[in-house]
Amino acid sequence: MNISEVGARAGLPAKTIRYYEEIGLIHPQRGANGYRHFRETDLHKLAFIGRARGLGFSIEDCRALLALYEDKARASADVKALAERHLEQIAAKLSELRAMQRVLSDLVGACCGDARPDCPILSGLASPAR
Amino acid sequence: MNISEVGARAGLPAKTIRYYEEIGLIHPQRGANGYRHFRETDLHKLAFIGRARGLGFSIEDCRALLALYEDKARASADVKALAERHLEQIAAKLSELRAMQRVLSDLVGACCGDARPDCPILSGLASPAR
DNA sequence: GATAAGGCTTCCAGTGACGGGAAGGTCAAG
DNA sequence: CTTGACCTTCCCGTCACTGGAAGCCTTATC
Repeated sequence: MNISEVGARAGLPAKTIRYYEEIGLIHPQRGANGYRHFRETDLHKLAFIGRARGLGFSIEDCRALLALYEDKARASADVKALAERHLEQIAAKLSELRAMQRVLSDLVGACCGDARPDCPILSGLASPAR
Repeated sequence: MNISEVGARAGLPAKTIRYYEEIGLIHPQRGANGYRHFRETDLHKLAFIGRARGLGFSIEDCRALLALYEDKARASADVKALAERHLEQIAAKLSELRAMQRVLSDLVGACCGDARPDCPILSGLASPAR
């Protein structure tokens, strides 16, 4: 199948698939006309990558996950360790965002939001947080 | 004051401050030797930007916030609207991350993580989410 | 057979917000 | 006078794509 079909089936834009080939994540065959030709295994790989990306794994993590996926002698502990590291990053990002949300929603709550210029949000940004 | 001192006081690396000048957020004076010379107002602006960045505002948001900060005839409603849009983005990012966390922690919980190759994490990535 | 539309190719440039590092000028201390 | 710590500009790299240009290939229609 051609790039746009595999893209539609894997839920990825053609541009992204070309990029994944460029960085060596996939290796589609080429037809005599120079077109990429994708087999079912390529489609599966792309869908795998798409789902891993959807869970926030980096491209390099995806590369490692693919390698583990194709290594029939892998230890599930290796996969779990990778996923747990990623979970920690997610948790860190979550708490960072929650802290931002806390501070900013306090500021927004203190701002009456009318035509007057007085604004606790700007004052809060102008002076160090307590 | 020179760039490294203002950087230390505002909590920003010199590189970042040069970048902020390049994109027109600040306009420090120059000495005869070509060195940037920062006044107190520059320091305040940089600290303001640093705090806004710490709350996750984009550079363009910071530019708008700075303009509002310096506009004594601003309406606090404009500031509040900007902050509320940003709060919505934070909330969207939070729910996206929580969804990832949910799915991934389920997968991690199902993986025994030993030396055997069977791995629900890889299986979950290989087949469509239910 | 000509043509037009659409799909495919490569290549180059841009995104956001910096960070690293090179090459070279300046300043303060010893 | 030298050393080392600053400062300057400039250019490249990050991450994961995305947009667009220029040109070839395929398919359908006239």
